[in-house]
Amino acid sequence: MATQDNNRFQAIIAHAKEYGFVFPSSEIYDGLSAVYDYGPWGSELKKNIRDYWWKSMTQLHENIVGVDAAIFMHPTTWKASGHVDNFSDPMIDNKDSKKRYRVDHLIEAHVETLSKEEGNVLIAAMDKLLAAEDFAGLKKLIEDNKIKCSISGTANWTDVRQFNLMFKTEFGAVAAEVNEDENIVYLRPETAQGIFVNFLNVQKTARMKVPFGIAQTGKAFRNEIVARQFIFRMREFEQMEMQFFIRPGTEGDWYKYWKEARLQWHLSLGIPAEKYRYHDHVKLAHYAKEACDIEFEFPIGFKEVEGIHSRSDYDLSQHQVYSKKKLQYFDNDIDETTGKPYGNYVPYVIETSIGLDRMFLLILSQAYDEEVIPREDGAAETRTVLRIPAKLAPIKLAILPLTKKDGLPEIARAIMNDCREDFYCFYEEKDAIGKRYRRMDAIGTPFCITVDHQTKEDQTVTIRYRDTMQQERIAISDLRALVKEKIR
RNA sequence: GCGGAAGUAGCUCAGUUGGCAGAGCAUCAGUUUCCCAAACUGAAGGCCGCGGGUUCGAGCCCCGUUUUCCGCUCCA
Repeated sequence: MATQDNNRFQAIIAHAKEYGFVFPSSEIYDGLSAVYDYGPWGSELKKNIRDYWWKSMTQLHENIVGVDAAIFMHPTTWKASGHVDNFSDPMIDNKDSKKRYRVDHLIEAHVETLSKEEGNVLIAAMDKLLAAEDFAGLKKLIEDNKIKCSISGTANWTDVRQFNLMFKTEFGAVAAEVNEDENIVYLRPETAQGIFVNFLNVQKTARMKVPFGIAQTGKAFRNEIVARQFIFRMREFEQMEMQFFIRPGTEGDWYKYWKEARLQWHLSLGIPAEKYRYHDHVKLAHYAKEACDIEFEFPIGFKEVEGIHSRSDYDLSQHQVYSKKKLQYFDNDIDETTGKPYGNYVPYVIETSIGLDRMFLLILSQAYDEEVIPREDGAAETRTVLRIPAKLAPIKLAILPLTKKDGLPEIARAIMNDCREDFYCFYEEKDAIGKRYRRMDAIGTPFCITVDHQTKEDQTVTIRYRDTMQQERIAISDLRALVKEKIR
């Protein structure tokens, strides 16, 4: 990471805190690692991004509807999805090389060096201990077999520790009497499963026909091993996901469609295309047919903002097995090759999944600018401005009386009352006008109007544009329509 | 998780061999001001990250701890 870019990233983080966008969580108690809170302008910006996504998915697609599923889900959900088994692997660290291994991988690698009989004995012993979650036994097994770290060559191991992706919590106000595991529920590590388990409810009640999509935004929770990089990687974060259900055999076309459509959504915000790239996955999960990330060039380099995955019928099929309920769709459309309806099938799924917090960071990173303005006396000053797309800006219009006398505040207040119902307005009469403009620049307000003495004569105000600092005179009567048009 | 650096006002930082806690900006109350952060007056703002120790006396020295940053490690 270039120092300059890193400085820029630090400046963005400092700016986000200083101007009420993002605060470290529980800061008065020294913070909580990898958890952040959104402040007054941050929560507005985040909401605006969420709304923009939501509208583009639901309101603008007749075949996509939304759900708002609970964060708590039946624990079997996560067995079906694979999260319980795949993401709770015991780990062990070599104290000399600092290398961390999954215990099963470490032992399996050692088995390769043994004879078949010895290997099978060891694997059997390992499986037994893994099933019993006997971590002390696993460590002893590693030590007894003199398994060494391939880097340091030593057998100086830490204790075996559990790596848990999912947060657990206790469900029900009364403690379990016998087995405390009975009351365990997880905080969802992804919102997608809330869509899959509601597949039939939504399809039937909203009378959806394949192909159709279900969209959802909401919080998800993951225990990351290390958590850093500001809001890029958080333990509590918000996803915006859409699962698109399709007829098997059409997944290639739909994958291509959504891959392109999602990039176009990003570009619709006016962000330059060269800041984006696709990253096609080479190593695919066993159920995936195709997968790619949309990456954005953050100050910390190209990083994933959004994923598009062709998930086959894996999730719905898994839920069929675990729930013993049919999750199928009867397709009345005629298959031209047979002349008969396509009939019953488990739909395939194309998933688009974008991190709302990452999108927020993307907008902030793209918007943040320290503009150098040459002054008349030859010196230069710096203007810190957030060039947030107008439709996403927390405050759309600042209404500023040039002075706080001569009836100007009264006129400004009247304009405020006229506009605030339609978009977020901000009134301020303190300090010199230039200072107020710059404060608005710092939080990304795209438009400021100033009420001056001429306003009293001809009912016009100056509108000042954030990005260019240009001003023009417009009639008060045209103001509301002008701003509404610019924030569409 | 390991190693390094840092933590003083809201922000950026100064603080002398260990001797009264400081500046600029920001904030607040006024005055001034007809368009881009820089006018004037005043006020408020601090467990010097936290806990021990040394000392007559610690922001400063020692130990521990915590948070952040940087590098490594891990990451479906």
